[in-house]
Amino acid sequence: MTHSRRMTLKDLARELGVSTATVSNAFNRPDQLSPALRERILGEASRLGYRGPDAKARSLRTGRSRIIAVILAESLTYSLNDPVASEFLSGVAEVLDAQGHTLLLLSSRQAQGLLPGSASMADGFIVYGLMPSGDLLDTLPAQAPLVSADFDIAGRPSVHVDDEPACYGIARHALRRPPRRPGIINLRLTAEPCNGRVTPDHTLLGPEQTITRSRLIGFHRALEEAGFAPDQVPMWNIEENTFPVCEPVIAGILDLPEEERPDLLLCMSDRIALTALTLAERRGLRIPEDLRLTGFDGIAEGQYRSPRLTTVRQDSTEKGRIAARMILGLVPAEPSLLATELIVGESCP
Amino acid sequence: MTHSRRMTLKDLARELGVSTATVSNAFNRPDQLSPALRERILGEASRLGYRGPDAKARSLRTGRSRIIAVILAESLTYSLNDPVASEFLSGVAEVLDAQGHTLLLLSSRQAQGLLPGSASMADGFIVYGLMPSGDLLDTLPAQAPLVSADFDIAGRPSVHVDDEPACYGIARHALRRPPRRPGIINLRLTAEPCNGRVTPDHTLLGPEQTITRSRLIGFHRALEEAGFAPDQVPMWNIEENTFPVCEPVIAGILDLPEEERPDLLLCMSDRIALTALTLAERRGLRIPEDLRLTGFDGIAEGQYRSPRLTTVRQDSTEKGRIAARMILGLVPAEPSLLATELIVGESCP
DNA sequence: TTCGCCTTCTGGAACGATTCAGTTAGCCTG
DNA sequence: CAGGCTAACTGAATCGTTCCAGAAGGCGAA
Repeated sequence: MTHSRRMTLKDLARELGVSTATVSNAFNRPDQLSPALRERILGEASRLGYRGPDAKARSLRTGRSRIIAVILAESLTYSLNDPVASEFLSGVAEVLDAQGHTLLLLSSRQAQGLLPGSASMADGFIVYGLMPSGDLLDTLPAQAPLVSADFDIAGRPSVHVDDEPACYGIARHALRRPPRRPGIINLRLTAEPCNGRVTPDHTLLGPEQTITRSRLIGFHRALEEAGFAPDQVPMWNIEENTFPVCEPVIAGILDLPEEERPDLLLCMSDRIALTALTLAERRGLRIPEDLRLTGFDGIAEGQYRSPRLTTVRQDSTEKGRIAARMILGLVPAEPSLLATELIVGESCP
Repeated sequence: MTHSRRMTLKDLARELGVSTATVSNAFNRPDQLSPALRERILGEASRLGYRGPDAKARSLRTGRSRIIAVILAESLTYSLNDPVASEFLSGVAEVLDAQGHTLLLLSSRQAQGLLPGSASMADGFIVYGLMPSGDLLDTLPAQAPLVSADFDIAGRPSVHVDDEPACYGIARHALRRPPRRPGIINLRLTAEPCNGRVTPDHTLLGPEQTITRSRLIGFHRALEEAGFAPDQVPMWNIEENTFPVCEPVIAGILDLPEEERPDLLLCMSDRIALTALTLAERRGLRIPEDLRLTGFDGIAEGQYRSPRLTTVRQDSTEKGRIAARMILGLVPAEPSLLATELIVGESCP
């Protein structure tokens, strides 16, 4: 009974005078041995401080670890501070937790497609947010299930929101009362990283930004229908969905001379719209009289705020739940498209 | 070259006519074999699609998994949507990532102290947010390093913020201009779950709520110094740091008849204070003339908002970084106390 | 009685790596 | 040229389980 080494299943078996197989069954397959013996084994185990079969050994033997990895396109720091990504993760976590699985968080290391070795322990992978490089996919165990969220990987299931119609819808709503000067604030939509004013030439490039590209196409379709030439509508780009990055770009927009300043801003995220809301208020602009604002995502902060944000609610939590269920095989792993909902707040009635 | 089974290190060794030890060294100890042979092994490995040593087998053999688990007191869903917990996690993730470790997220299942089996694979544990039950500590591998954040576990290192002086400081600041009717909104500080008005009898109970208890003591000390009898100052309690839970409680406070309504609210979190801010604005109350508000935490939303929130900034990200460094042994694992900073915004100048 | 069939338990071979104690071969030194 | 030393590589034990094939014993049916 020395504490020099951890107690193992084998030790326990020897102590009890039964085989390791039986002890293993006591923990994993109650129907494979008599209740009395099982009772005795479990009792002795807790008496001797045996904490149950070792997870490392079990996962080697069975080939399964009960760990699901979520690969985040951005750094973990960024993703964890982004409310939309956090909501997604919480949906994933909810399902995994209920099923006795655990969540491993990985970030695709600055696009090098390098994952730490322990990543390969996972039984399945959920890729969130951005197309991973081919290298990254090569790193993953070939036969492991994989589900992507917010974009497609050829031949793999994915879970999406239908961004284009959602953005068409909210823009249409905003344009019912015609603005004098509409403007668009994109989220990471240029080929080269860029914070500030962009022309149509800069955007729509690169194969990777599919979500935000769909959003822009939706905006443009509604603008065109409303009689605006999309390529005449001024656009700005923001690289990162955080307040500090949004602030200077939006300040630049709001400080334009009045005859150039937009009176309607279609924003690709709630964070962007909320930053615009704050900066406009600080400048004494009236919302929605002087400036109307729309967002995208439907995060809580946007609704617990005065004025409430007009936005498109996407249920990121549900997106996470579905991705997790697909990975665990609880629902068929086939492309899934989630509904969105237009929320009309006071920021753009 | 059939794909029926994954390629193993042994297969690769046979293919190359070298021993498994040598192949292992090629991957783990470059100095143990000639560069030429290493080159040949690595080349052949990638040619044959061998993805490197299997993490499960390695972790069994070496006893280490390069996985660090964070145990969150609340459900993962709640924690991931709480900006303070998210910031903490992002600090942890940042350090782990840089050191080639990965982050496993666990929640202490509704206080049952039950962890999924895979939890025991972790090399170390960071406990965040609430005292875990003794059962939970028993579940953990006995010799695994453990660091707690925001509270102490006997004999284990921890990382803290000094809540009492911080709250004393912000309350003192607020009380420099004497309020007519100060009030306090607690965060989860009653023995029984409760949303709404509480008396001093209800609070300060139970051994577990140490953070918020320290905060209240700080508030009380400042109030006493300012000539208020702490037990005469009305208090409300909020069970969960989310908008939907805050809203009705705060609405109840703001809808009190004017002669009972507080004109200064000391809140234990920024979320609470921000909800109060929004609801006050909707009721046409002027901030800070009719109502002054202070928060706690220093989350981004509080500063990118007009009026800016007066609050105490605690660097949760740094707290996470330190916890992670302790677990990895990069800094000595000894109790650590972080500084806080008073931020004076327009909500309580 | 004998045969077959459960139920209950056992022995031992995997799982895929790491690592320790050698073994060779080559080189330097005196 | 003997002796010692180092660099480069190998063989086999080991990590702690799971699970397959089979053995032992009891029981009912023919």
